Amino acid sequence: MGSVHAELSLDLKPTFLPKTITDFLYEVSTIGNAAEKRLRLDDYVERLEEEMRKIDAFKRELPLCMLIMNDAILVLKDESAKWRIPNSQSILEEFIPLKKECDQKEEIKKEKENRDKKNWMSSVQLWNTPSVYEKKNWMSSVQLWNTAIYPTTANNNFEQKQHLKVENKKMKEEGKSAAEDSYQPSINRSTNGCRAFMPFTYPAVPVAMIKEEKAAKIKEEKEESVINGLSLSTPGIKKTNTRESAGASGSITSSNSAVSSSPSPPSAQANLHPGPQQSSRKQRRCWSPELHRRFVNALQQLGGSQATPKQIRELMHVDGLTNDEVKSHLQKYRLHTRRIHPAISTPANQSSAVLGDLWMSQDQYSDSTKTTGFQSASPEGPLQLARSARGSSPPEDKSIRGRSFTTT
DNA sequence: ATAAAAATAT
DNA sequence: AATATTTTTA
Repeated sequence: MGSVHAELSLDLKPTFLPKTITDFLYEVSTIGNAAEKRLRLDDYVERLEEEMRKIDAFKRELPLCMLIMNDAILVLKDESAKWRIPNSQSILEEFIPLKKECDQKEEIKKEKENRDKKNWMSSVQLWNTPSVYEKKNWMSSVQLWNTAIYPTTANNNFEQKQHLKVENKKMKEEGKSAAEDSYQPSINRSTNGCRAFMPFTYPAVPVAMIKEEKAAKIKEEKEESVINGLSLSTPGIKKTNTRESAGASGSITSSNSAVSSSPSPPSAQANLHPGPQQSSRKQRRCWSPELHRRFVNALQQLGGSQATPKQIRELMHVDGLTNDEVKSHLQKYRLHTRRIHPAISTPANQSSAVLGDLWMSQDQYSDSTKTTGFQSASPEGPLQLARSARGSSPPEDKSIRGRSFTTT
């Protein structure tokens, strides 16, 4: 029991590891900042839930463990709910104009939790929901340190590019791979030797080009690059993924992943070698409810409007999460919330309300799937590498913003 | 075939 | 950093 603490405390910064829940609650009670309280509480809950998922496989043998953990989670969640943005309501108004909704949501949440608590024993069989997510999440977590490959703009010559393109086409047809040689130099400048190879350079076409043409061109190139990548090495992670998930089943609801400790499946090898060839596109990040919850939480702490992707990411404390990803998510989030905001004033309980609920109160889904299985798993090696690599790569920083209609 | 989500380009 | 566009997935 004691050693567990040490392990857990390794990666999370000023993480606190109280001896008992009571201790923990006391510690939290000494914190003045409500947001901080929530953060700590939620963080703990999250870890508990993660462990819950781990022992889920043994729930029959360890019913009491489950019981205790459930209880702890409930208590902590409850406590967290108490400190739900007490004084910073004004800040939230932007995203949550109606406090009623908020309360309602909490009620729903509690109800759901209670239900869960009640049912968790009786519906044991139902718990085994393998779900496609597991695999997916696992993959994404592994691939996180496959730093995205950005095409260098080294090759600005249109003609040359075209030429290369043609040549490549030809080669694809003939099944040759000579293209590698000609393209490598242009991407060679990437600082990291292990950086993946980008088969094609970026368009950089003169402005004269019509938009359509341009778009078509880019598209064409992308297609080619994909094909090239496929033929070269990584045989379509995405496609494989798609097919598998599609074939598995349709329902991807709440998944209590019964993943065992260390993720070292056979297919990992492909990802562990960021080496030479990589497909150009990044693995799709799945925003699990848990992730989203963190996201929203961070957003709240930052005051919603002036939140920048970078800050959000920092506050989220999620390993391997990219600014880009946060940016993208933020964009989507803002778009949604924009839509909803004006509609709420109308009493109608229509689609907008539904949407709003979905987006605002996803807290209630706080358990279930979690994308970040690596926090306690085996983050040490690969993670650090990933971090440093990412840090040194310049173009990984981007951010998002929703509609330009803000009142900053 | 379409819409929504995420990635990437501007 | 914000937004537009493209690509992928459900």
